[in-house]
Amino acid sequence: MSLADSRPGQAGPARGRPRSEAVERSIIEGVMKLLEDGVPLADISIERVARTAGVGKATIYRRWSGKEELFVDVLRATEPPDPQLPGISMRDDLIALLEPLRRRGLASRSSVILHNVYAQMKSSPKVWAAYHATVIAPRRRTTFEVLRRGQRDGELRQDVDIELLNDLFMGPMLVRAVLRPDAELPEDLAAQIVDRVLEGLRPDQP
Amino acid sequence: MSLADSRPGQAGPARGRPRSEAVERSIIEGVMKLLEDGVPLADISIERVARTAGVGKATIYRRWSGKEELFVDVLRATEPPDPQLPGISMRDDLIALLEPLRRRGLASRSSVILHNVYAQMKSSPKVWAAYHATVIAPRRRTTFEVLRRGQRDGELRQDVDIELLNDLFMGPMLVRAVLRPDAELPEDLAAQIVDRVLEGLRPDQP
Amino acid sequence: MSLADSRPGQAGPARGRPRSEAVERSIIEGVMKLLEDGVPLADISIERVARTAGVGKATIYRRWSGKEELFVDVLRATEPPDPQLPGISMRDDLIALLEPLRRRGLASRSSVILHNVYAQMKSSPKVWAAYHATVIAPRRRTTFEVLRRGQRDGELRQDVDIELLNDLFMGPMLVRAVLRPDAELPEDLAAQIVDRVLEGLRPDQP
Amino acid sequence: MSLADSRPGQAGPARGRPRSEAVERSIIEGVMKLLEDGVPLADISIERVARTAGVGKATIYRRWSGKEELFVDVLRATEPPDPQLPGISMRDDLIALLEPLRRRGLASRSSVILHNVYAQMKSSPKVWAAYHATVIAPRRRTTFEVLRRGQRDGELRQDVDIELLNDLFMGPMLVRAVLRPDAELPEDLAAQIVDRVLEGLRPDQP
DNA sequence: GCCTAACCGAGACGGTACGTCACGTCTTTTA
DNA sequence: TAAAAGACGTGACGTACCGTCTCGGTTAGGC
Repeated sequence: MSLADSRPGQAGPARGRPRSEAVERSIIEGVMKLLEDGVPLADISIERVARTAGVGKATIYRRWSGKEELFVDVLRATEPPDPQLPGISMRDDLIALLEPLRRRGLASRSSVILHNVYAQMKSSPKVWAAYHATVIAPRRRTTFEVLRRGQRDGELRQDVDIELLNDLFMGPMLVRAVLRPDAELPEDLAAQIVDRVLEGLRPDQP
Repeated sequence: MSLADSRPGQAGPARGRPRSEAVERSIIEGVMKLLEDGVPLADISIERVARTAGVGKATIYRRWSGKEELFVDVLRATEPPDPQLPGISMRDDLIALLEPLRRRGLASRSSVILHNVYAQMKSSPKVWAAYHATVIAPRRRTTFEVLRRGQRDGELRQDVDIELLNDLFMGPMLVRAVLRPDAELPEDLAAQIVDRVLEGLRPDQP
Repeated sequence: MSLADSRPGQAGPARGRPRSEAVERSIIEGVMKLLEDGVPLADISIERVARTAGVGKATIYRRWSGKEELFVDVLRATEPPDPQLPGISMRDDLIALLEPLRRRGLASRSSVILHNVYAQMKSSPKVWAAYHATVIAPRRRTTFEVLRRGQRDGELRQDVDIELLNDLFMGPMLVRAVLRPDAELPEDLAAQIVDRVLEGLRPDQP
Repeated sequence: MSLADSRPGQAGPARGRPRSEAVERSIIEGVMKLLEDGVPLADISIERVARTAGVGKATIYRRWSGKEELFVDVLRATEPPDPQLPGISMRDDLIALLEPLRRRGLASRSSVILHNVYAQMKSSPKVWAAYHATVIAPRRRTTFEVLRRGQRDGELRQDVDIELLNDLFMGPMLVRAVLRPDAELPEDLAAQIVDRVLEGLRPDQP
């Protein structure tokens, strides 16, 4: 699951001293602490992480191949768990999918981590791909399923472009996260977005 | 206008040898060349920019206080000029506002620069603020004006949240730029977005 | 002994990887090679020493705090070993003390190093003090002892100023090294000096 | 006389604005001021000299080809005037020749300049040659003449090596200046040296 | 009383070296 | 064998000077 399992290829039972999971946690916690303390991402070096976590540099490199790989796991650790979909109506499911994004925009911890690490990660295609595949894509797929179910159940017109619709839902959240990080996020923002987009898309409309 | 004007405080007539504009251009061109050549942003050091542009390091630091400030000006240099609004209908104006974003997503030059520098820049609040103030905010204001004019002219319902509407227009473009940089951008994407959002928002509708 | 031992303060057993003595030697050898090759002292930068020795700059700065400190150790490495005093007569001991100075004036290797580094070093009081304490002063003390022994043994008048005598012995060697580096140094120069100075100082003379 | 006359080769009468002698003086004074203020020689850059003297860099380079050439003129400016020789006895003339050296060792201004610049200069053979030719050699020649006159007038034995004798006179002064800059210089030091060396060299002695 | 060449101050310019820091790898000791 | 420690070669950082080169502005003759 985590990226931190790059033990050199071998099958047999682990030999020698086993890796300490506590060490692994303390490294990730160390990075988070630094980010929360307002240390700019660019100032977070492997060397500093090692000092903060009270760990040798080699111990970090044994687990991750570089800063970016480490940050992917840090970002994952802040990822809210996949939301439980009520499954009653399409509208409520869509809101349930959007709500965690809004909530994360509020939490200072997640927020500061997101805004920094996220941006950083993007400059490394490989790392971005890993994050996209395990975090972004699954959510996209879930949204697609919800929308298709809505079409099947008569809650959504058949002729709309599912992809564009998805982007219309996610867009405002992203705009606020990326372009206007200080924007206020009203409690019913997810509902506002969903209702505004769905307006005029009900099957009984022209 | 540019960030590259940090001459030490004084008012009188310029003393000493004036700064060469040609040098300024060749530095920015140098960064662009590196980005186009596929050099990862993280590998673009001031030292390398200086070598590429055939320029001393001090000449760069004389103009920009660091890598990020330089990149703001690079990003600005790729910014498409403010679009000419037809001014006939709100719909056409909105499309005219969105179209350059789509087009930039296509152009390899702008694209590669955007996708990297943009992300990088975000980690520096000060730099981001500068970019936001001179590039993002003005566009936002223009969109607001267009939408308000639409309400005045009866093209748009009075009760809609202008801010949310703006985010719905920009959102899909941003989603594709940030989350799915490889997405295809159909020629009529701007029109699709505008029409989809405006559907059901005409004043004569419920 | 050497100046290159500035490990950060601690007493316990050395932790971490120990410093390589081979590296230390190759740095000093590198400087000597440059000097022998006729590179002017002013053109010998730490950066160049590092390149020549195939060593990182930090590896040099880990051992010496700057160019001057490094040069002290280089100078020390060229220092001829303390001469063995015959111990038979004062005259022969004095000649034995002077002879290495003459010889060094001849050797091209030592000479070129001496003439440059020596001068350079003097501009840093701290560094000069270190060199004086470990190289110059001990020799001075030895000469004093020899002269006092001479007085005790009746080879030298009791009323002469030991200090001035010492300077009279060393002076001509220094004049030739500092003011006339191209002067010829006849084989019996040491004997000439000693005899000339001692003339008229034997106790049985007025 | 000074090194500061390197006007580009031309024969005719000076055209254009003539160089300001005041500027020349203020540059040399500036260097002296820095040295007296205890600024280490290595920290005295042309740029700093220019700032101190309130002068453009080019104005300095127009006169001297580099730091060392400038320092030669600074050193010359501190040189005590050639001593007046009494011309009565060889002994008194020799003392008169040595006395200025002792006196300079005492003066803080000359001393600090000497001890630094002198050392520095030696690393540039060309510059050293210039200084040697105009300052050191003439003095040496004068001493030779005095000694030869002494031989002619029966004050000195015929068989002594004039050159070695000269070095024996100068040596102690140099030893104290170069090796023991803090040494005390008794008022009668010159006489002590001369008398000690001449002892036993009078023609009526064996 | 102009003209013009060289001066002057200031400071930009392409460079090089500074001393520091982080990179990712490599020893070393200890557990 | 893992772990902490820290040395290692590499190379970027941002600063300071190098010696050269424009700038606008002065300051002398020579006409």
